[in-house]
Amino acid sequence: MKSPKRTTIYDIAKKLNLNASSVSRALSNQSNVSEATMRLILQTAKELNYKPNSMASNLRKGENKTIGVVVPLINQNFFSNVIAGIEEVTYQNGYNLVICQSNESYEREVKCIETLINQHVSCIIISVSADFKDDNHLKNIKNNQIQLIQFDRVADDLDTFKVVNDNMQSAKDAVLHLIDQGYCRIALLEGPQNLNIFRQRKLGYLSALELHNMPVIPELIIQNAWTKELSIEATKALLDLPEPPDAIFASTSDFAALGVLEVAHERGISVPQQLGICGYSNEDFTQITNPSLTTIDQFSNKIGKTIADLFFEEMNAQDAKLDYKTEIIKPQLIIRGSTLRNKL
Amino acid sequence: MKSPKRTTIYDIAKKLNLNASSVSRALSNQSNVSEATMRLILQTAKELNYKPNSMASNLRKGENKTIGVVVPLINQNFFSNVIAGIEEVTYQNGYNLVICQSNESYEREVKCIETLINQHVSCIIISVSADFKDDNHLKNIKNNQIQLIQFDRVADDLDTFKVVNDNMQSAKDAVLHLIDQGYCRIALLEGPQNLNIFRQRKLGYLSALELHNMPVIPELIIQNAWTKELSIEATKALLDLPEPPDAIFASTSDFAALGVLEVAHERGISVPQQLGICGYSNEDFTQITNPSLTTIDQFSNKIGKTIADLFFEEMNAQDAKLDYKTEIIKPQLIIRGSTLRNKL
DNA sequence: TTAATTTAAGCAATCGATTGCTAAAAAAAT
DNA sequence: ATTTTTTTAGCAATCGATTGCTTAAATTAA
Repeated sequence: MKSPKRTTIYDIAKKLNLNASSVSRALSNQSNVSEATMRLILQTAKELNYKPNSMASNLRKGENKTIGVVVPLINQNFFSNVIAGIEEVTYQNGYNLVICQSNESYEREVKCIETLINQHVSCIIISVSADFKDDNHLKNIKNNQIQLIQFDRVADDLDTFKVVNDNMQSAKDAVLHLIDQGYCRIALLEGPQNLNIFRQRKLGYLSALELHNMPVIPELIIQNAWTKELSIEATKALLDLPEPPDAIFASTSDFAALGVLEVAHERGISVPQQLGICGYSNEDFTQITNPSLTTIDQFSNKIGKTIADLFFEEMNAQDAKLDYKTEIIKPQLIIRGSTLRNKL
Repeated sequence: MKSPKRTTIYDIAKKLNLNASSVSRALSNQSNVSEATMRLILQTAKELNYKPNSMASNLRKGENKTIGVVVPLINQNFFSNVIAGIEEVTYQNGYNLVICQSNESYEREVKCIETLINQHVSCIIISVSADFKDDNHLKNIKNNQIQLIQFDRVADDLDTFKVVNDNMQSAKDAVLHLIDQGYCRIALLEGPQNLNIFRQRKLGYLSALELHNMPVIPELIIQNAWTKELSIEATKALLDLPEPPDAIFASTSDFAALGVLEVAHERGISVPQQLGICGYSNEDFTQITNPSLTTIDQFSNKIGKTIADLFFEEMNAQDAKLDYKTEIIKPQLIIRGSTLRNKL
């Protein structure tokens, strides 16, 4: 790649018999340049197809207008929506996004963060992998004077900005709705308990049961049923119980809920009459299943925007002594056919 | 943000009474350092929590191990899958991704590219916005010695690497399949014709009709029906025709196809008996509509990997005189219930 | 016309890492 | 013991843009 070298301010300066500093000032529109030379410089810059070298500029200024984002999987609806939300705001503010995916691997997450630190990004936005082990790598971010914002899947005990859903409340709402519809043996498909979101959803489930003095039945709680495949297995096992559930709350995802629905169809179990199903995330497809799926909207795009807003707000705060707030985006229960066995 | 300054190689050097150059060599594992000092340096680097400053390194080395990606919308299934594919490969090779979304705006696309050029990225991967006007900004990339790879929505007449689907063939396959199923008034929902992919899909449609000596009926070709909403409108208009179509090929997207399906349901038109529907993209939801939707799989993830492979292959080519190839990923027609009116 | 003030432009150091070249030290060869 | 070779480490320039400081030029005031 022996390139013919790009034009620098020195090239412009030389051509005009000026000093590079004047060129620099002219290009950054500062005051100490006469209007005449200013015009000259701008013009030759265009002629020579000059592009500022942000590496040099960033190095000198010690700032880097980029923000790193680390998510488990880029192509998961929730995450790509969050990213889109972030991008919308950061773009407006002249910031760029460097995106990494951890692929649900802790190792890889650590490496991603390492790279982002080396790049001197202004901020790292992260939702941790399912393989979450400890938060040393996150602490490392703070040790390097980089702003850290966690979202969705957060390390609870680390003191940082956080933007999260109220998973506990939404899960509780969902289960209360199921109870309200007369379901009384409600199963829970739960996700990896090392992730706070799944712990909280479980708490919401338990709390709803408690509120109605309903017993917690251990065999109705299935661990690690967070893909469609695992969910199908789990559902089969549940339905094979001597006393099968009359509702399944797939707290892990809509994909899991879809798995439940498929098994129900296979076995000729009517939804919502014989079995209520509730998912999580409000994926596009949930409106067009038959029946459509009750689920929970997380307002992923809003989460993204909130994250970005938080960053810029904090950046511009002169005091910068605001405490690390946790922004809570309230998710919303979307009631659809799969749980509506009484008319409202 | 007055940070306490991060450790540099000078800090390490000073602490050990060494010269920065030795530290540099030690850290990059070069030969001219004795094993003893090497160990010392590595150790104090760790102690002082040293992180290399890639801005400085990149500036000096004149290389930047990042690749810019510009897509219309990050959170569109197709694109996020392509990105995920790219990321997988680039990560393996120690490259980072800077992601920008043009939001289907030409203006914004231009700005994104500007920024990426300034950052001296090694490569820009782009799928142009629907608002595509001209390719000056793309030429600019090449003028700045940055590798350019176009995918999916490409500027045809610009000589660059391209990774595309064979849209013409796949559309033709789809329409041939419809004809094979006995549909004889096949409507086309077409996308913005300034994008090559939509032009090609239309050509495929026309070519299939021609092959069977079927007339092209202008009122069955609806322009710009590429969102679900526009598609619903278009479908209503089509069905209101004195001689309505007996099949609709939503060449723009599965969302458009979904719109068609909804209108059909509303009007009590049976699918596939009275109306055949074919979408494009093989979105997740197409398997679970009722009936499930015939569509075309684009192998988005593979597109991403192919793009990245192409880049690294080209990078490592000593000659670098390979012509600009166009890699064609063959899409696949996925036949489902919405078009199957004869048993196979 | 001369002094005081403002404006324009140059000088040189800096950001942090890299690298060709040189000097010093250690090891090997004579 | 001396010379030659090899290792090890330092020096200084470089990447491109920025910026505090100084000097020169131009403008205004006296």
